[in-house]
Amino acid sequence: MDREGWEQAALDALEEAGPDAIAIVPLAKALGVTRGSFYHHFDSREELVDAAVERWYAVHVTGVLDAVGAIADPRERLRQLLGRAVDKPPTILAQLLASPEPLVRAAVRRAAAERLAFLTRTYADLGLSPAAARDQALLAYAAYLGLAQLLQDQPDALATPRRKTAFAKHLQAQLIPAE
Amino acid sequence: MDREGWEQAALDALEEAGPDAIAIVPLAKALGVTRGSFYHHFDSREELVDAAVERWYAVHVTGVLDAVGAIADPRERLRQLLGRAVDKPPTILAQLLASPEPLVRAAVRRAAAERLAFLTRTYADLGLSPAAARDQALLAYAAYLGLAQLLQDQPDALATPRRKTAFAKHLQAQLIPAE
Amino acid sequence: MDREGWEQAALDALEEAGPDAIAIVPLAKALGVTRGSFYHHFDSREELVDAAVERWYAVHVTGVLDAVGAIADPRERLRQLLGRAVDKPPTILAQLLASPEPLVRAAVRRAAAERLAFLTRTYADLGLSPAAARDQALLAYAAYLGLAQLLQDQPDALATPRRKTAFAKHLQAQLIPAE
Amino acid sequence: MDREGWEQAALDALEEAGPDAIAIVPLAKALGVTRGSFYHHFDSREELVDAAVERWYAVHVTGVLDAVGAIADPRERLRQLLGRAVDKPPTILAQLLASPEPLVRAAVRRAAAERLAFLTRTYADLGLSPAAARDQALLAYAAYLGLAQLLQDQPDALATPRRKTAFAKHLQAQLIPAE
DNA sequence: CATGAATGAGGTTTCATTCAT
DNA sequence: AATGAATGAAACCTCATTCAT
Repeated sequence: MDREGWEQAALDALEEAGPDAIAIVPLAKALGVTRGSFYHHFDSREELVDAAVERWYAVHVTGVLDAVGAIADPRERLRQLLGRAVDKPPTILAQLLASPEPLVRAAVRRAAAERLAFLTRTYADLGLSPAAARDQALLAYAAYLGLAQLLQDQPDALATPRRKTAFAKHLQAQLIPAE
Repeated sequence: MDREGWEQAALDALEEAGPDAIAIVPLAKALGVTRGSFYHHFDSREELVDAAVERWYAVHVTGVLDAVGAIADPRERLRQLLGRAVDKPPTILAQLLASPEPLVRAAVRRAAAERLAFLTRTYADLGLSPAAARDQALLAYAAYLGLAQLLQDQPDALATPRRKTAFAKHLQAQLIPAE
Repeated sequence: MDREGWEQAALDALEEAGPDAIAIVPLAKALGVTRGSFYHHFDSREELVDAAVERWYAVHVTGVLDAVGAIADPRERLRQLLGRAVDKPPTILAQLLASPEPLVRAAVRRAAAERLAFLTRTYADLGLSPAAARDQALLAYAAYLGLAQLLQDQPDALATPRRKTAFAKHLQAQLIPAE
Repeated sequence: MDREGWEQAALDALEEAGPDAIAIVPLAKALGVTRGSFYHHFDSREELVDAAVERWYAVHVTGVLDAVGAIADPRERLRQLLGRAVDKPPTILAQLLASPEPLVRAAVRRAAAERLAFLTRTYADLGLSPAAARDQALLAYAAYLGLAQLLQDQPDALATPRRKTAFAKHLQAQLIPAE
């Protein structure tokens, strides 16, 4: 059991049961080790939370934006991001939003800022005025966030693949300016 | 100190510090009474959480939908609801979304269902097809939820009144079908 | 079991086993209650240590100095204090000297300052110059402190009553100026 | 990192932060090695404490008594010892007095016995009766010990060099019999 | 020689809850 | 109605120690 194992276990617990579930004793039990072992890899629970959040950030924020940012067509960029919202709703993020810990809040804030900036740039690339691009980015990101929450509590809201596809199309029609 | 006092204190704590803050010991300390007093009015913490959530539901879900439902013009209905999202972001709801407690999740789910139904009806009133109305309602409510989260962590995203008004207009333009 | 009981138990443990022995779990076990009970009376271990130290201070510093201060004859005052050093060596003080906790150190320092001032006044009353009074007070208090340590580790250094009396006389002869 | 390094680190930690500071984890961290390394040189914490105390004993007890014992004039012997009390207050000893560990207590006791015997011999050399020599040795050593404690908590008690010299003279006048 | 991983004991603290008064 | 005392569970954290490598 190394640092990464703990980080992943923390993220899994977070996704399933919320921020309070990042608790050393239960995690240790789940991992089949004693709690003392944890302190070999981390100085404190805070350090674990921090590391887990950073791991999430690297994969789901920086990673995704880098990948999508490499796409030339702004419309395709938005299509990818909106499709992701429906196909792989960011349930971890939905839970992170719930955390009262300053460190987590900071990461969530940073993620929002970076994503809003990306969206704003993308909408500007599509010819929107700076103000309109900013507003539209805010709307799109709010929809993304809210959808994550909604789908977490009501996974049956978009239960069938048909509904899913239909809604994805609707999202694109509403949030991607026509050519 | 009566039942209502405890419920209100619970909601206040929730709004300020998240679901974990609904804890009897700290609340009693804040209210200047002993914990024993709490057990006069409630059988358990769960009962308090339940009561507080019901109070929120009555005011912010049923109450608002009743009031807005009394408005004849569907467009005005939507305008009111979207304006509310920007002017009084539902911070309590943002925190409720964070709670791991089944009771709270159920209330949040119920609220979502009722609101989605209301929005779907309203969009149908505007002439959208059943499917389109449902999709559009989902988008609008997701935006509403996400905005609450966003504004909680980044109150400066819409700091100036001008930005606020502009964004409210943008929301209406994007989410209310043209006449 | 009330606050005072805990304070006394803390002082007893301190006297017998040193500052580390002021530990909630073992004390609770000794008192026949659970550790949770402790937190009904105190907010933290620090608060207990603080309260216990204050209790010691009131009895052994303020109390003794008040009583001895009421004696008119300066020589008798010194006789009493030196006698006490031999008869009831301040074992609690010897342990307090060992504590690394800032709060305890502060109390020990305060006690030293108050006692040194008292001794200095007393020696001045006997006609010593200010400088000499101060030096002599320092010597006398150092002897008092050191004796406490010495007798704690070697209770047999003054085992027999005869040795005790003899040494008490010696102390008086050496540390109280001749008439 | 060899045995001696650990012993010295233990003594340094002891002098600075008291007996509880002789802890393998923090020492290892401070020395930049892992705890496993410690168990190469020592079987247990107890062995380290023992070794460190023996090192202190060899230098500060045996060593000093040997050096001072080589001086012919008993008065000069006392002058040296008392001067040391003021110039280099034995802060390690002050901390050792605080330790609850039997091994440490034993060493402290042994040191006291050896030093008291030395002082008693010295006072006898000056012509005091056996009983008087013993009492005077006890007084002198108590003052030495107490001064160490006092100066540790109140380093400003003898802050200026003038005060220091004056008090050293006072000590000699009071504790070394006149010729 | 030393490291890295893990254990287990022991401590502090917070909290929901019970109960006699 | 409310208080004060206490319980027990669960969490965090620090250490001494062991062991395979």
